[in-house]
Amino acid sequence: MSPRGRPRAFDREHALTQAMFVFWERGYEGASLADLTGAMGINPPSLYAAFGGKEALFREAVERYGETYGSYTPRALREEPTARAAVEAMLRDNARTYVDPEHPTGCMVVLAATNCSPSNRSVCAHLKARREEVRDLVRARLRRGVEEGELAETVDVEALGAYYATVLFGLSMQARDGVDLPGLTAIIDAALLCWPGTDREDAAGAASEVDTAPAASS
Amino acid sequence: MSPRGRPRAFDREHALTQAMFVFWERGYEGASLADLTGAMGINPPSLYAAFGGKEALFREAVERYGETYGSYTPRALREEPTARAAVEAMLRDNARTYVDPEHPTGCMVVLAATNCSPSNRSVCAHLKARREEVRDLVRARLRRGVEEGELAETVDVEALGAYYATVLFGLSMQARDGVDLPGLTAIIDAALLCWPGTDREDAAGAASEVDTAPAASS
DNA sequence: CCCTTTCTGTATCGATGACTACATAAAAGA
DNA sequence: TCTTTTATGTAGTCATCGATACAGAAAGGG
Repeated sequence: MSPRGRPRAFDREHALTQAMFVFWERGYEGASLADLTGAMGINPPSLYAAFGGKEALFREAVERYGETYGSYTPRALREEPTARAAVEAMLRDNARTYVDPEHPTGCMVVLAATNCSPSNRSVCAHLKARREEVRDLVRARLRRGVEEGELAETVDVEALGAYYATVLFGLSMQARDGVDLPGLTAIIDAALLCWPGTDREDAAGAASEVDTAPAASS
Repeated sequence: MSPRGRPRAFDREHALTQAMFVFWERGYEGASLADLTGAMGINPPSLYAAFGGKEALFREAVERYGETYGSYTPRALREEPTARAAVEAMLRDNARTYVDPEHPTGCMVVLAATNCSPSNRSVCAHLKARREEVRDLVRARLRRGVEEGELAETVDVEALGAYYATVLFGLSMQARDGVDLPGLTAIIDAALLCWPGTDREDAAGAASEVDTAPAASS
């Protein structure tokens, strides 16, 4: 069964996890090979043999992040019964993760490569694409909410989805700046007051007309 | 009048502005001395003689940013007549700046140093402190709104201030990801729906009790 | 004029960046 | 056992990082 040759002397999965933590905390450019190999407990040749290079390792680390700490967003948007519950769970579950002292704060996808050196543009583009996925997932869930009658057809799904993505991204920055879970929770409480279904007598902006039909009626 | 010695052969202010643009686009670590000197049109010794070093140059660039493109936040919070108008102007003025094609997108204070390599921790801390200033300014303006009777005393000023700071930070990420001004405006429209003073019949979260007294009545 | 002072361009410095050549070690297949 | 294959550790590669030594140029003071 063993695929020939000398067997690998380290746990690839564990090493990848350690690399993920380093990238998460220091960002792509801020994480040096010495940092990575030190945390992974291996030497550079082992890293290159097992992962291909720094950028390939980073992409795998991002993927691993998406399967673990970053999985709350798609999970919430997929499994929660209503759009409202989905968005709320997305925000609260992520906030809880952002401040978990067991690992770096905030979201790796938001914080690990915000500004691109020209040589690493592909890395930035990769994370940007993952952020676009979040926007699209939120919008798709809101669209489903409209189709199922939870949200009025007049709701501006594009804007509302971008709005909650914005809040999510901003929470990463707040967590990185040291805001604790009660602080993040209070921010989320405020952000959820924008949910359509709030009667507004004084209409300040003419943006989104809001009104909900009960979800049970359809 | 001339202070002795050979006069400087370049415009210090202009060079600083160019350095600001480079830091703004690439971040602190992503901006190399070659990038900086190239954009500033000078050689390394001139940079060191005039500014002291990379970090000192960065701090001056941040200060310059605060006096120019970053001045909308304190301006809005200081000059607008109501807390509501102040927060709205803060968001809209910044959004317009974030997508101005004349310069890099988003906010330099948010994007230039989100993740710190251990050697540059002081740089990250510096920007973090500037972001805290924003949070504090927003909160102070909300507090004033309460004092002046614009906002009910039951409004959670801490949470609401942190919330609008979160939206502001998130807008930088959105702008950096390519969202245009109409897109940012739609996000802001949605974010402003949380402003206290919205009658809510179905109370989803029990977080902040909201009710406003008309500003004119006091 | 010479001296002092400050700035400028060239040509580096040592340190560190990502990455790899090479000899050796440890396994499977013959 | 011998060969093949793959992984490992040492010790490097070259490029670039931020930062400077140094000599010459351009000003004022005497």
